[in-house]
Amino acid sequence: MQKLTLKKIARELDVSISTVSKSLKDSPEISEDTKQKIKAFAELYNYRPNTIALSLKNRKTKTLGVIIPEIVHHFFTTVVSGIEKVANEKDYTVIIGLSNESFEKEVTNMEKLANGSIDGFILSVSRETQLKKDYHHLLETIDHGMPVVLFDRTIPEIECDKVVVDDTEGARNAVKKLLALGCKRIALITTEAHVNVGELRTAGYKDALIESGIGISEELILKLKDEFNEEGMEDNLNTTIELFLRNNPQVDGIFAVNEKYALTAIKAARSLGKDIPDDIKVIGFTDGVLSKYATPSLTTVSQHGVQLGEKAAELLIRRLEEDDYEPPYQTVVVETRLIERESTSIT
Amino acid sequence: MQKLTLKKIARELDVSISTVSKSLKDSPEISEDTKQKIKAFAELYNYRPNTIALSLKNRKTKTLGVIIPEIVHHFFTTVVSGIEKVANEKDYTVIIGLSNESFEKEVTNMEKLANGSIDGFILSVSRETQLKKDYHHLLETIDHGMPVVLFDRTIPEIECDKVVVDDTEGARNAVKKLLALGCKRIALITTEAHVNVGELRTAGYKDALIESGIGISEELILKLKDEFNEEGMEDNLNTTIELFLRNNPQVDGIFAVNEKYALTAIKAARSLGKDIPDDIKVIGFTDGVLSKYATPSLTTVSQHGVQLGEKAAELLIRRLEEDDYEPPYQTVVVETRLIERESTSIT
DNA sequence: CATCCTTACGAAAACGTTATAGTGTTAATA
DNA sequence: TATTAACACTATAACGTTTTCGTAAGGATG
Repeated sequence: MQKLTLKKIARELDVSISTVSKSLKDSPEISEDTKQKIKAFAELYNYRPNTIALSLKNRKTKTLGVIIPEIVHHFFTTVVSGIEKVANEKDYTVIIGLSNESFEKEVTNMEKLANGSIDGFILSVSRETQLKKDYHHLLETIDHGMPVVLFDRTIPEIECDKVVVDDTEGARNAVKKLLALGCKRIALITTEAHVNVGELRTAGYKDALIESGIGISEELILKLKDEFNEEGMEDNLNTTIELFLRNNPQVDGIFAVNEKYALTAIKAARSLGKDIPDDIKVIGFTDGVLSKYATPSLTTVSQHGVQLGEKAAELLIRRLEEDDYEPPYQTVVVETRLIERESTSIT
Repeated sequence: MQKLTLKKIARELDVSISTVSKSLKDSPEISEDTKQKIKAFAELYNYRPNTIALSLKNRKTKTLGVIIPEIVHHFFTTVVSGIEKVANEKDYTVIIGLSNESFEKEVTNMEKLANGSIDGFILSVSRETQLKKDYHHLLETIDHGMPVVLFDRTIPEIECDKVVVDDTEGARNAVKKLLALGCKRIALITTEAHVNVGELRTAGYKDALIESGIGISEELILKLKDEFNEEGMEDNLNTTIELFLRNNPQVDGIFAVNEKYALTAIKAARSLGKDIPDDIKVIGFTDGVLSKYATPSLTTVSQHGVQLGEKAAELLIRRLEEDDYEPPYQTVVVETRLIERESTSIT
């Protein structure tokens, strides 16, 4: 009832292990008769080579390590599903590690997987890592010759393949859309500066306003603390945004760097008697389930997470399989797309 | 720059591999001097034993295989995060396989992982598997001595550990709540019969109505086809539900077996001029992000996915580590909880 | 001084593969 | 008839560990 091995087949059929191995690989060294006999036996008892033994022998695991900050998160799961798709096509397995936005967990997870379990990493760094700016674990793994592909939350200082969304451009387009719809005073709801993507989206917001000649009013920019993202902090988030809108009654457009902020802003605006989209038009970044099902449904900058994951897996696998020549590192930019919904419709 | 191994350390320090191995394990067989020297060297060059080699030697991978039907799905990610949490605590790694609701992918994924990569499975069967009722892959793995823990979508015929949500009871409570709020004609929006959990929730709905003496009206039960869950089928879902509500204008309460159906029902009801919760009160199953952020926010039966995942991992790991004595299979039921929100508030 | 016990290490097997290098038998060649 | 080639296998090493067993050197014992 235990797993069948070459050795057991060999013993059973009274041949050597080599003969069994070669037969199953259809080697010409073995006579047709013997091959048939062995193949039939293996087939009958459903022989499958032991993956671990193969990994040890080949020094390749055909496994990708994926480390993400969170799994209960629409965007990241979207990326994972893209990774899984191409990994599966190319006969790779994926191991998932969660950092839970913690630097330490990110490091231990990487160290654990780097000891032979995987051939390469695909990862998006934790918030804490971005804050600490401690990248030794990444540098070391790359240094040991293990390929790393960074996605979404990348790090300029680290040299490796990267797949990113064009955050700045996406934000710029979103704000330009608001401008085109006639908004004059557009607020930005963003995160604290240390979050890479938050910064980029903020830059896009500013770009658009400067380009249009309107210029930036710092009082229209609300930077929300990370703590507000934690479980049970919804009330604080609510009141902060509401206060902000109350202090800036002239706001007629809002660009938020994520869904949650955007929807909270809509709720706050409504409680202040504003109508969405008539009085204030809103666009969020990240196209998740919320945007689609909210009332009013939310116009968003879609990040195409699946594509992003696919691209990341492709880059990694290509690098793993073409180990003779070393292509230069590349950064793939996945375009964003503005998905227009009710929160920006003109009535 | 390549990975350090025992052999390399041995060569470098001119001792045998055994000595190195024993020193690092602090064996009393080796003199203090030698141990210190070797440990210092290993520390300096950051030696870490190769996981694959250990797996092969110990015939244990300390890895759990998790197979779920979908990853871009709030409930499943919630479960995975619970699994990951306890796996990590107990020093296990998790490999994720996605079946994408396909029987074939479920089978190939399992076969691939079963060949040495993992020590046991935690899985929720795909819709197609439930439909086909072909469980040979599960039976075979269990037969080969590999522990399997089924969760959420379980199979009565299969003997193994299971972790489930009390679907029937949760549904019963939800419907009783609607009754307590004064609803007289409560509709059920559910899936086709072959989906296990849909069936159980339907049973709970019926139970509650029978208990209350109201009885069941088949015309108040809407069974939605699986196809409606696919991408781009939102319109069909919408119109079907709207038609249903139009045909049953007397409905004053709705119980839906998932968030999406509940929210779509709310939208449809509103477009028919009904107010939620004044005219119709709505409760959904599954507490996801949508419920919380919808307007009106949705009262739901929360499934406590994290707990479910934790429990599943605990069961599996216990079985893996206590391989001498074999505890009987158990089915753990995780209680649901009704989370009341705006869709059932009395104004 | 031969025997015995420590001490401190090394050799070897094993986990399950694959690939390279033999090896024995038979048949073909010069 | 001696040499060689082809055939059909087997032995072995290797991947990186751990662990059991073996052993050389040195000191204690009778």
